[in-house]
Amino acid sequence: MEQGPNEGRGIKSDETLFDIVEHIQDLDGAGVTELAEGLDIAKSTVHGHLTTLRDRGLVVKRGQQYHLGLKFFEYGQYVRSQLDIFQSGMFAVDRLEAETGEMSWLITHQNGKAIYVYGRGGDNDIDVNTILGTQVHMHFNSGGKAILAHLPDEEVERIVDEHGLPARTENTITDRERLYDELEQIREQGYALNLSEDLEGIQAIGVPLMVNGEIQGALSVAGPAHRMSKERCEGEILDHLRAATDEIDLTLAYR
Amino acid sequence: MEQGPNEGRGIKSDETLFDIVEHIQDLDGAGVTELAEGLDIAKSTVHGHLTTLRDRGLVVKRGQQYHLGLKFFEYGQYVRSQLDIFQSGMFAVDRLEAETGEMSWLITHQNGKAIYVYGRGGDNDIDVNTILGTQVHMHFNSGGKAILAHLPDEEVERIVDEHGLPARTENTITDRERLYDELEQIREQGYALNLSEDLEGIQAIGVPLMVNGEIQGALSVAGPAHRMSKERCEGEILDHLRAATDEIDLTLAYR
DNA sequence: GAGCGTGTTCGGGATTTTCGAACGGGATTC
DNA sequence: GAATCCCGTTCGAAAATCCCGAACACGCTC
Repeated sequence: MEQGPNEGRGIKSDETLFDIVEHIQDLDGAGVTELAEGLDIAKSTVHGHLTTLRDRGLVVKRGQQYHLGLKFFEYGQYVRSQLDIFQSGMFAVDRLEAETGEMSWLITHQNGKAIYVYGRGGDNDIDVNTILGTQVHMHFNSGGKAILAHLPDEEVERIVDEHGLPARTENTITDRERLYDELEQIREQGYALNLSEDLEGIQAIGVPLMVNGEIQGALSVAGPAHRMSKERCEGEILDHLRAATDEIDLTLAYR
Repeated sequence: MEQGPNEGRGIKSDETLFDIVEHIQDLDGAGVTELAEGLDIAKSTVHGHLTTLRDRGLVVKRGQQYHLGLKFFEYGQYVRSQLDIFQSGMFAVDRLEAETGEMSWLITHQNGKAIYVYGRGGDNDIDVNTILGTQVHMHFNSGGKAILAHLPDEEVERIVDEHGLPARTENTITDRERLYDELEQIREQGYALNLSEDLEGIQAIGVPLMVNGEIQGALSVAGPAHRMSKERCEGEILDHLRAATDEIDLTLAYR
């Protein structure tokens, strides 16, 4: 049979396996027929994969519906705990939230996307747990921009090539040159702002987390624009962020 | 080729895929050769699977080492947030920790094992995050026993058949009959104790979480024996646990 | 009780996984 | 500084295996 565009070395059956996993996630649980039709593969094929997944605890069957299993949660917790910055970053987020009363985040990056690793809600009523673990574009996220600013130019370019610069609001940076200019400025001032570039009315500030001269992640504080003015961000909140990164540096140095 | 003992319907290639994933986890990151030798399969086969996994963000390559990727964390957070009891259970754990000053947990079960879903450390210095997400036997865990007590007898038997009753300390229940007797008692009194049955010097109390008459999980409070006396567990702490479950019942009823 | 909708099983054909050997690059060693 | 080792990666070919479609079993509704 003919080959796909850039494929040939991967394992096709693994591909369909995770197509199934993701489809179950998209549908919040699904049946065999539903999955087979949605992915356009035979019912028996889907059934085979589900059987293997079930034996391993990666999928559970409730009635006639298959759902993702808590084995994924076990893997996920393991992966998070393996991050160098996790321990100290978590501690920093807890304190940032207490000091500022605003939503605080520990963020890292992988494959050109920013990932929310740990967060606390602040006085907001937003549910931290629906955000936790999600992957977002880096160019409309204060932490993401702080990370981008400390990545090699070629890698930034590669990331933009791969993921593009989609707009979220009318303030989102969608122009390559403007992004590069802002990254330059972020490097100089040591922090990144997000002025309603992701969600209308939400502003944030983020600072990079460096370990041994390499960017490992970012800390950020976010909140409604009326409380998170540019002045407050660059004053009080930046001071807290700087104190937090200093302490993380110290912790990781004496590891 | 000949067939395995009870296999035949699963997908073999999926099986090796997750063998690789688990081996990477066991080794905290590994190279291709290392994995191939450890699992006794060809290097090129391992490489093929890793390529697919990498394309999907499930695995990342740092230097010559492959590590599990944060995509697993994304899946894991999703699975946890899907649990019916998660929202209200998390809230309850936060309050239990504040009220008692002891380590508090939300636990659920899947495939006959207890899983730590959410926890807070209390005044202890134990790291909650290394426990979070792990799966443990139910018979030496206060929450696990509370869950077992409300499962159908046949399922309890199935679970014991599958996972056995391994000892952790000399107080661990390793006898079927003694377990059944204690489960009966737990059903009557409405709570389960753990008196150094898991770790020497650690005691705990757990209560079941029922939704629509079906067991969904448990809440537990644990701490060092000198603070977590049987009297304190069955008095003050049980009161807090009862208040917490009442509130969860209310929340889930008005859903 | 017939009909529809599930999930599940089965066998055979063909795609694809698997293997082993060869390739290329980086570090270490003599 | 060159040769060697060890690693990850690529390649081609044999056959084991995955995939398909049809048939089966089961529960529900009409």
